[in-house]
Amino acid sequence: MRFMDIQHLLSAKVKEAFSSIFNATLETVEFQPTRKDFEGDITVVFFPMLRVVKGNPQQIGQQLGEYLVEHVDEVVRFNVVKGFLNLVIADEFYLNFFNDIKDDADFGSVKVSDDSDVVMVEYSSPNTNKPLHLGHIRNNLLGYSVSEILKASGKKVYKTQIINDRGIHICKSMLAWQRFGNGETPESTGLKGDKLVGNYYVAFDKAYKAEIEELVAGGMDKKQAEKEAPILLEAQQMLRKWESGDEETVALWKKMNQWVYNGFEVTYKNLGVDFDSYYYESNTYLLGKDVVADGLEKGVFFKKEDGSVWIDLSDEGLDEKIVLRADGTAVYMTQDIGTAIQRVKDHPDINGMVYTVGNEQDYHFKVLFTILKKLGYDWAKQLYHLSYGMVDLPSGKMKSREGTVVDADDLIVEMANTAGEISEELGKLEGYSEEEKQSLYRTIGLGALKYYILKVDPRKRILFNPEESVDFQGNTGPFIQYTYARIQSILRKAGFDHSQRISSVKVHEKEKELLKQLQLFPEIIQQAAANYSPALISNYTYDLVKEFNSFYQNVSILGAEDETEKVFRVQLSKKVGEVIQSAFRLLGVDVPERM
RNA sequence: GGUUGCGUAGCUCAGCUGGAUAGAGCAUCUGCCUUCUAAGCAGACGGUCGCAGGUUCGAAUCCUGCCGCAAUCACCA
Repeated sequence: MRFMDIQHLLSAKVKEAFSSIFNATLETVEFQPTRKDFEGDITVVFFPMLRVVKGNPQQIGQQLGEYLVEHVDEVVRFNVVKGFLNLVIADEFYLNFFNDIKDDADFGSVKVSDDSDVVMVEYSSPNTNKPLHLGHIRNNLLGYSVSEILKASGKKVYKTQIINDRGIHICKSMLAWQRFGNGETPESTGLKGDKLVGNYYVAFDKAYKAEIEELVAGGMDKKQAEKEAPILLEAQQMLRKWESGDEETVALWKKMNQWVYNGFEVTYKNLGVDFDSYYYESNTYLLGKDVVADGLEKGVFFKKEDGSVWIDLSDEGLDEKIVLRADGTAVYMTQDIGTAIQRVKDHPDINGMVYTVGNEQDYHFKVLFTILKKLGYDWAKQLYHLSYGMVDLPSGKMKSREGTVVDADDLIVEMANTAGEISEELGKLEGYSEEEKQSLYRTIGLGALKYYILKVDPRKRILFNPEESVDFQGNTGPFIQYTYARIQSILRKAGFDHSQRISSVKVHEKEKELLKQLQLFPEIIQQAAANYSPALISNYTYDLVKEFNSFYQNVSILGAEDETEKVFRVQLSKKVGEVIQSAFRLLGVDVPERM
């Protein structure tokens, strides 16, 4: 019998018991895991039943318990505490479950089939005028992990991103490079391309501020100065030249964007994230205008006197929103409408999309989804804004222009360095080459960083204090990796055949807890997918690992008295290791053989 | 001001489709390496679950109001 069935079985039996003992009918039966302080594995909450059957709870629980012990093989004992009936489930049930999953390498996940849902997940989507920082890391980790979780839950997933490769912000970097760059290139400076371009974005801002100051000193109003600073006007002029296809401008734009892409590629590779396709804003920013025309005809949109096109969403509790400017040019919303439709054209099998974008754009996506629904696209019902909280520093918001950011590449290196220092101190890596060590440090450092970010509910804001380094002890990635490494160490030492099916063995209390925890894994994956929450996977894995360490420290595995016990314990340890690995794969975290 | 999200131990977080005495980690303190890796285990300390009402046999969880923090409400992205 599979584990999910025990609740169904018990539910039916409890109803049967009520009808047979009390001649009463129950609609539903409520279960929960038994609290640690009481004996038992699964608990029937029968408070609600006291409405149907009047009487002394203790006595009713007693009668119910006796009935279940008598009529259900899996129930061996029970106790009653107030309105709770705690049931002890037979070892055989857990052993059967374990034998079912023992050799299933994909335990927990659902295979994708031809009739699976197909979801496109968009994440990362950076601007090309500056390097990636900690905020982008959160976005990337979330998007990647949610994609993997959705896959494991049985969905087909396309990972994509839209690169904001055009606009005034890129022109600012371009202009500053033209003015102050002296022909610098990534090659000539040895700088990563995204870093180089980012420097010029900062340089622009500096020059811009200086000009404003000068204008204000000359007696100009500050607001006016901000609008009329010559360098800004020139950047705007550059954008117009780009839009008109000016060759020189487009060539510079291509060159500098390519520098940035080369830089991003390195960061993505270091982070371990990937994409199935890329969309570029330079290709999509004109999309959506024909849809607006179409929507006008259908009466979804309306035209104002000045010629601008709007949608009235006040009946949805939202405002009026512009979808096309009076001069006929697109706004951001226009593009997003067009891009969404374009994506479905490119992948006709899509029936849902996930947008991984910070919570500052909650309103935008609410409006976007509503518009797409009103336009009548059936896939519009399956759109989800994976909204996450900002990563802030103790000093406040990160601002690229002001250089107050935690750089993604730097942070990854620092984490690896810290992992290296701790490893050196512990000195458990004799026999490892320098190369193997460096690779391990990266695995651990990244594990610490990724877990640190993913274990938090995406909606919540993260306050990141660079002074207090990310922990490597307790509820952390390295702790879980460490447990995995311990298990591998045992498996290396277990030089005997442990593949046979164990049909009968005394199950230790700690083993039972582990088996119960293993049972939850498939359900946790489904929940994590339904909630788009890697945090659920993180917490589950932590609980599993805590349970394993307690087992490990209190029960001898290779030193088990009995041969069957020894084999079973090795099998169980191996399975726990596999689940740790599977779960961590969903988070994008690697596990080490030693550490 | 309107809307949305958040508010749980000194700090970082779980728990939130209502259930037993609200759980972890960090920090502080006590034990445990001649036995499978001590990045560990066992334990102690620590809480008016923002405040006030309401619904319920039962509320951290659901509803209402208030307070605090954040985001948003642009022909910016």
